[in-house]
Amino acid sequence: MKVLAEQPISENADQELARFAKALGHPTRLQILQLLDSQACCFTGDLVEVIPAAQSTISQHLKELKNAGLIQGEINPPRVKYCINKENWRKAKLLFTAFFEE
Amino acid sequence: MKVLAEQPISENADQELARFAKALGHPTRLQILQLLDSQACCFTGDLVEVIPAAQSTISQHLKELKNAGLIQGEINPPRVKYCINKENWRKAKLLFTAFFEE
DNA sequence: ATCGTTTATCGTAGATTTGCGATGAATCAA
DNA sequence: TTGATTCATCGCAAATCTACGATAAACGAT
Repeated sequence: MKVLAEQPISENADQELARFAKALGHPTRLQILQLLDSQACCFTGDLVEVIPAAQSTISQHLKELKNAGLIQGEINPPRVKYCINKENWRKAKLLFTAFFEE
Repeated sequence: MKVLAEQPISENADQELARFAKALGHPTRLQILQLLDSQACCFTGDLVEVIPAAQSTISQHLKELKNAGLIQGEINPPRVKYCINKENWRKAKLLFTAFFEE
């Protein structure tokens, strides 16, 4: 059986923040997140039209963002609609805010 | 002539934020930043005592944080005193805040 | 000049990341 | 069933990251 949301079982704040930060550590991934956050959601193809990279490359970045928990994909054949994972987005925001205000 | 603060000449917000995020994307570097921010500053040796990694490894992480512009080192022979780079720390905080609140 | 202390850098090995084209999987339409 | 569409995954190469021990560099003290 395939686990859908594959996040580590136990993780301290540092590890979680590092995981989020790492996912944000690439301009293309930032651009994807900004696009997903400005519009409600969008399909992979929409991103491919806007972002100057191969389809496979964008798909790979989407996978990493999904593994980091920052986005989620909903199958909508033959397309996949991606959205921000609001719960983790909020969690990331809190972690970053706390980090910079300690 | 050696340039001390080696940041790219021109960089858009995405690239800069990605650079900061990438530097934050490792637990050890987060720990270093937290230590530097809690105390005013400290020497490399102080970090080596607290963080479970080899001296050369920590020195390397310090270098990356310095290259990202998040910290700065002041030579105090035979030691080096590291501090948060407050200007860029503030800049990073603003970029992250803006990113999560757009 | 030599020694001890502190830190950076070098060299290396293994792991991970990045990017791409090619291919595969899933689905709908004809 | 055959195509067409959309997207993920595979396989690969190059680059970067990570960690470490060993060594070098800088300096004060003796």
